[in-house]
This record gives sequence, structure tokens and C-alpha cells, in this order.
Amino acid sequence: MGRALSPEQLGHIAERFKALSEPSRLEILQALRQGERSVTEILSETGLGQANASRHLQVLFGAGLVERRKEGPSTLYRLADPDVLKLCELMCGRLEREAAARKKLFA
Amino acid sequence: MGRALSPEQLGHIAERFKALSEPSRLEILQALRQGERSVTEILSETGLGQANASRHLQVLFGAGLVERRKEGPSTLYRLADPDVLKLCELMCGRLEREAAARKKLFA
DNA sequence: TGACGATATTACGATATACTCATAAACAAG
DNA sequence: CTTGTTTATGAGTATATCGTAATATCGTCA
Repeated sequence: MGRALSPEQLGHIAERFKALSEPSRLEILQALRQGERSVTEILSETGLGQANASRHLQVLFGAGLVERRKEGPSTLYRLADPDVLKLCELMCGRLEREAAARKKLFA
Repeated sequence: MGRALSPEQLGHIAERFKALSEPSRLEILQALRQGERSVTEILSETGLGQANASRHLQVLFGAGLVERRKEGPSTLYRLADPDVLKLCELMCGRLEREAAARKKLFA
């Protein structure tokens, strides 16, 4: 199960987590839960600036968290696989449990 | 299942992922897989500097990824729960699948 | 109390990251 | 070919983070 990870592997894993470590990028991933979206659609759904969103999308793509295809002049992005959301949900679950624990303290 | 997450929640989730986005901190978590460890033990297992490791441990603690208790003059750190490793393993699995896919391309 | 070991914190220089503005590149339509 | 639309990229600035050295804090023991 839990074999040791090499420093190089840890570097790669850290890189992927870093791609998930910005609210704007998580917001983009949330928008992509509904399905494939063009950059323009992502802009209107997230309120991000064009240049900014484009860079974030490059980061997500570089981290293998999203895939993309060109359709005419526009680029359509989609989640790379279901595990991307699973990661977010796992982390979200941790938060909820912490919140519940805090609540219990003051009950 | 997949309810929408508020911007505030996304910020908190991003914060947690950021704590996982540095190789040194992942290395610390790996060391803690074996069980509770003092800071000094972590230093020798990871090779990190004292001040550096202490700061990383504060980050991990602030993110709720590790817990700690004081025993005499030393502080003992441990993983907060098994989901911490589950997150790392999920991400690691993604990497392996990508590597396998790349390999297939050149086969 | 005084000295020592273990952690935490402060200060600082170096690097990296986000965001914005402006511009470039790719494509479609006329 | 020219214009308009869509996306990507370069440059600049502001902010954040890492790693380290020095110092402070806390607990233990003589």
C-alpha cells in the first residue's frame, strides 16, 4: 500500500497540488463540473479577467487536471477525469468535519 | 453529492491544498506515516533546517493536516487522520496513470 | 537561579506567483 | 485581404513564499 515516495515524485505531486491551491482555479473546475466549456463561457461564469483565466487554464492543463480541444477559434476545456472532483470533495469533507468538531466544542 | 461551493469555501479548500503543494511538507507527512514524531526526529529524517521545518509544521498544523501535543520540552506531531494520506495517494495515482499513458504512446 | 536542549519566531534576501494592460496569433466572415 | 472574435503571451508591478541566520521562549535539571 503505502510504499515510500521518491523526492522527485514528491516534487511532481506538490506541483499538482499547487495547481489546486488557488481559489480562482478551483472556481474554474467547479464551472467545468457541468461539462465542457469555452474560455469565454468560463469568463462569464467566474468573472475572471481574460488574460488571468487563460493563464490559470494553462496551469490546470499543465497539471493534467483539465483537457482541451480546439473548435474553430475557441478552445473547449473539460475536467480530465472524475478523480479531480474527488480530490476536491475529499478536502471539502475534511473541512466539514473540522467545522462540526468546532461546533461541538461550543455546544 | 456535488453541491455548489461558496467562494469562501473555495478559499479554505485552496488554503489546504496550498499546504500540500510543497515537497518539503509532503516529505514531512511521509515521515509521519510511521507514527508520531518529534521535531528533532523530523529534522533528521528529512534533512530540513530547524527553522524551516518548524515553519512548515506550523503550516501543516494550521491547515489541520497534522495534530500535535507537547511532551516535556519537545513537540510531537502526527497525521490528523488517514484522509491526509488518501489525498496524496489519489494524486499519486493520477501521476502513475499519466505516466502509463505516456509510455503507451511511445510503445 | 543558571545553563542546556528543544521549538518557535523574527528579520531578511532571493525567488516565484497573481493580476492587469497591451499585443500577438489563429480563425471566420465578408 | 480586412475586420472582428477568441485565445494566448509578454512585460510590469505588487505580493507571497522559501530558506537561513539570529534570537526568543519554554521546559528540565543541577
